[in-house]
Amino acid sequence: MHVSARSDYALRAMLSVAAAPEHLAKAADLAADQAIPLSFLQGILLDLRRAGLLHSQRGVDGGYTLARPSTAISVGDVLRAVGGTLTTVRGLPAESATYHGVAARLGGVWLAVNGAIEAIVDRTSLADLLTGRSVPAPPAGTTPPVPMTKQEME
Amino acid sequence: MHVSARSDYALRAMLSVAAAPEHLAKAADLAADQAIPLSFLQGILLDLRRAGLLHSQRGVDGGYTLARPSTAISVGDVLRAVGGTLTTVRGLPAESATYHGVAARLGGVWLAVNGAIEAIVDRTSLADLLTGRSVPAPPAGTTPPVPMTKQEME
DNA sequence: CACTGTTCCTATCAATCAAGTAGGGAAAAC
DNA sequence: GTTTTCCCTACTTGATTGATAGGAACAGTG
Repeated sequence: MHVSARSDYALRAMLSVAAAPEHLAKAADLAADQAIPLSFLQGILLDLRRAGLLHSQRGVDGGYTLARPSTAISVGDVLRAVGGTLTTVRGLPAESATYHGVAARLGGVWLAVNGAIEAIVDRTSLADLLTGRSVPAPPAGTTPPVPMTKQEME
Repeated sequence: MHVSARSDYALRAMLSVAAAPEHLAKAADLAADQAIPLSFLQGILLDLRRAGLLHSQRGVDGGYTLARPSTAISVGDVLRAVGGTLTTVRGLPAESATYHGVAARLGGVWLAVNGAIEAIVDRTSLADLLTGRSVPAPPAGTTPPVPMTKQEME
C-alpha cells in the first residue's frame, strides 16, 4: 500500500531516459530533470542496469539508454527491478504469508490485491505514459474489478 | 505495494475479536491467538479504539469488543484506522503526489492502483473473511480490472 | 470505604531498515 | 594524461518494529 521513494524515482528516471533525445541521458541530467538527489539516483540506476532495463556508457558522451523499446518496458518491470517483489506483507512476498486460525483467509485478500495491482502495472508501458494513449481510468470504482458478492451493511 | 506489520496485526486482531465468544477478548488472548507481540499490539488496539472500531473495558472481565457488527466493518476500515491513507507515495497520500514534465501522467497510475485496492478492501468485511462467503478471486489476472488498451510487446 | 487483583494505558529505549550524503575508484574519449 | 562520466563503498539520519516498566482505571470483597 506504499510506493517507496526508490520506486517512484526509478519510474521517473526511466521516463526521462525514454523521452531524452537519442534516448540517451546522463545521470546528472536525469536528476536535474526530475529533481532527484543525484547520489541516491546513481544507486537506483545501478539496479535498473543490473535488471537489464538500462545500458550504460562511461566517459565523455556517456550516459544511460533503454535496453528495450519503451513500448516493451512496463511499469511493473521497473518496480520489480528496484523493489523486488511487487506486494510484500511484513517484508515478505505476499505468497509466503501464512495465517493461522481465524485469520486463515486473510492471505487471499493480499493475493487479490497483488493481482489487481499487477493487472495495472504490467499492462502499462513507459510509452503509454509518455503518449497518454492508455491513461488509467479514474479511481472511482463504480465497477468492482474482482468478482465478489456485495456485503450487506446495516 | 507493502503491507506493514501494523496493518497485518490489526486485521488479525480484529478477526480474533470478531470470532471470540461474546465478541469479547483480552489483549493478552489476542496476542497469544495470533502470535503478536503484546506490547506492540496494545498500541494498535489503541488506534482501533480511537478510530471507533473497538470498545474497551478495564478491570476484571474486561477486554475489547467490536463497536459495530462484523458485517459492517470492512478490511479498508481497519487499514485506514492504523495506517492512515490507504495508498501512499513517498509517505504522502497518492492524491497529493505531483509530477512534472515527462512524468506528468505517473500520478494516474497510482490513483488507478488505489482505486483497485479500494474496490477489494472496502467490499470485504470481517464477517466475509470469517465465513469464507466472499473470498477474493485467485490472483491470476485473466480479466483486466481497469479498462485499458493492451500494449503491444515485441 | 479500603484493599486487591486484573486490565487497559502510556512513556521510554534498543534493533533494524529505508532515505539521503559524501568521497574515492575505474573505464572511455580526446 | 587529463577530462568526463559511470561505478562502488561507507556514513548519517529518521521511521518502523519490538521490548520493558510503571501508572491509572475498573470490579469485586470484607
